[in-house]
Amino acid sequence: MTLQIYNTPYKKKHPFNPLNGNNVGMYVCGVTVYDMCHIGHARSLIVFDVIARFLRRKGYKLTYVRNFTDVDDKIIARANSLGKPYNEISERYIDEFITDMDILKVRPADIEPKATEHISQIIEMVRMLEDKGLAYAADDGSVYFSVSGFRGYGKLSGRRIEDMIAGTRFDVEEAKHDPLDFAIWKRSKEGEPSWDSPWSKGRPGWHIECSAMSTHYLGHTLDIHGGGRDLIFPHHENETAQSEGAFGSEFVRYWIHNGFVTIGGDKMSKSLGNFLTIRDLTKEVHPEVLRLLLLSRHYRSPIDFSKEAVSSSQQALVRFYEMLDRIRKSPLKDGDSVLAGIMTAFDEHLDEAMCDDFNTAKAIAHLHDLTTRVNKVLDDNPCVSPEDKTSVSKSVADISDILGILEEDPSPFLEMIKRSGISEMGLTQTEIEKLIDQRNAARKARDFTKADEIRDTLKSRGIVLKDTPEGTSWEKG
RNA sequence: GGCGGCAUAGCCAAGUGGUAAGGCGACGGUCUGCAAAACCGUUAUUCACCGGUUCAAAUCCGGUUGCCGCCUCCA
Repeated sequence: MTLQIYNTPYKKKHPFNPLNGNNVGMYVCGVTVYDMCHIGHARSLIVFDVIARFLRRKGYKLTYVRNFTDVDDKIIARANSLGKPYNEISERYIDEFITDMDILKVRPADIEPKATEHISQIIEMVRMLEDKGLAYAADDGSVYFSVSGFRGYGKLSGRRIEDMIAGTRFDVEEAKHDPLDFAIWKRSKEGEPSWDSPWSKGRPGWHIECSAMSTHYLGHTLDIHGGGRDLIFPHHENETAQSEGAFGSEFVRYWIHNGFVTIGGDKMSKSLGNFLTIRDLTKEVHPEVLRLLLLSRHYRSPIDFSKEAVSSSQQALVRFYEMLDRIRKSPLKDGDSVLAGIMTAFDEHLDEAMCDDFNTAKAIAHLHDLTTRVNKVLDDNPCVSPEDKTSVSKSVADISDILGILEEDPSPFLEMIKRSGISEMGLTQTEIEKLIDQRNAARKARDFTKADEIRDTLKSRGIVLKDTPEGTSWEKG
């Protein structure tokens, strides 16, 4: 199956053809490390994690680069407000980021460069742009990129220069020749972090670091460049202008942008105060539930975050794990495989879905379908062959490898889910089990009135019972 | 003001020219002492609205309405 990727500037899916055979270079804009990451960040990180995982599965030799912006106005502002050096802030939040990625099972990128460790590449690029007449040093020692000198500005975001000028809403800094020009080197004020440069003691502009680091590690043309939708303009537009301006070659072959996480339909943001951090959320919600939730919509669509969405994803995940648990516990028998056909079809469907612009929503639908089919087979005949167990674990390993879910051992996972939160219901496990014993004694004595009474009592406190041939089990309702 | 995106059942959601995936919920059934779980069946003659193109449109084009985003830092 050929991989098709939706390319932002063309607004269409195209077959994926890397520049250098099997080698693929992918650069994704990471985070600015001045605060804890929220689930909007989580979505982007998880989406590109899955894309990286899938590209590798397809046999591409991937070099995945994801940066840290570790010097910037927000970091400086944060540091000043706390009276700390800026790098104490950036280092702390890099550590927090790594912890979050660990929790979310987002695999590390191959290279995770920091802007502050690539100042020389940045300065070199600014110099190249200046030499080519695409940048100019202003009197104050800052250097600006000259948008009017670069043909093709606006091609990524689909904007025309004239429209943008008409729409300028903000006061233009006096040092700029043109309102659209943007700083690629900013002179630092007293007390701000700075590096020596031919122009001033200063620091990189926002966009230049990504141009410098991506091309430094992946060459002048990247196969894939990704990030959140909000980065299309101006960040990626400006990156393109700088990189193509400096090197004279195509900067990016495939632009991939993920949609937002919204809350009540609005974009999550600091100013609206409606953001949820990964750390807080994963205290309550299993990381796989969060992954499943964030992957259950196509990566380009917005996804609205809510308690209901979380519980529905948890319900789905539990359904998958229960099916796996059944398989694991089902007795062995000799004879033909009864699941081989189902699993083969699933493997094909999974590949097909992922090849269609990383359609994880469709992949998950196939997983639901698989669950129904397997449950049906087990309903008809609870015994499976050793071969069946193997083929199921192989397909599950594929799912885990691509989506990063179903990596837990089913029984302990299900136990953990059903235990979580029972103390808030004012119950202990011992109490529940004691009541179950009483009920089963009543059932044995055929005192169903009493048995049902006990069951109803538990139900009213949020515990649902399940009678099976192996005994009575319970879970949160 | 400029630019862009989205609108699919009660809810979530896939589907970009060939006659509406999947999940949740609801209802009916099998199973069960009764339930729960699982499975089976039913649940959109129709894809915001109005026109157009086509043998054929949720899918393409034009218009209308509504929601969202970007244009300032943003995943």
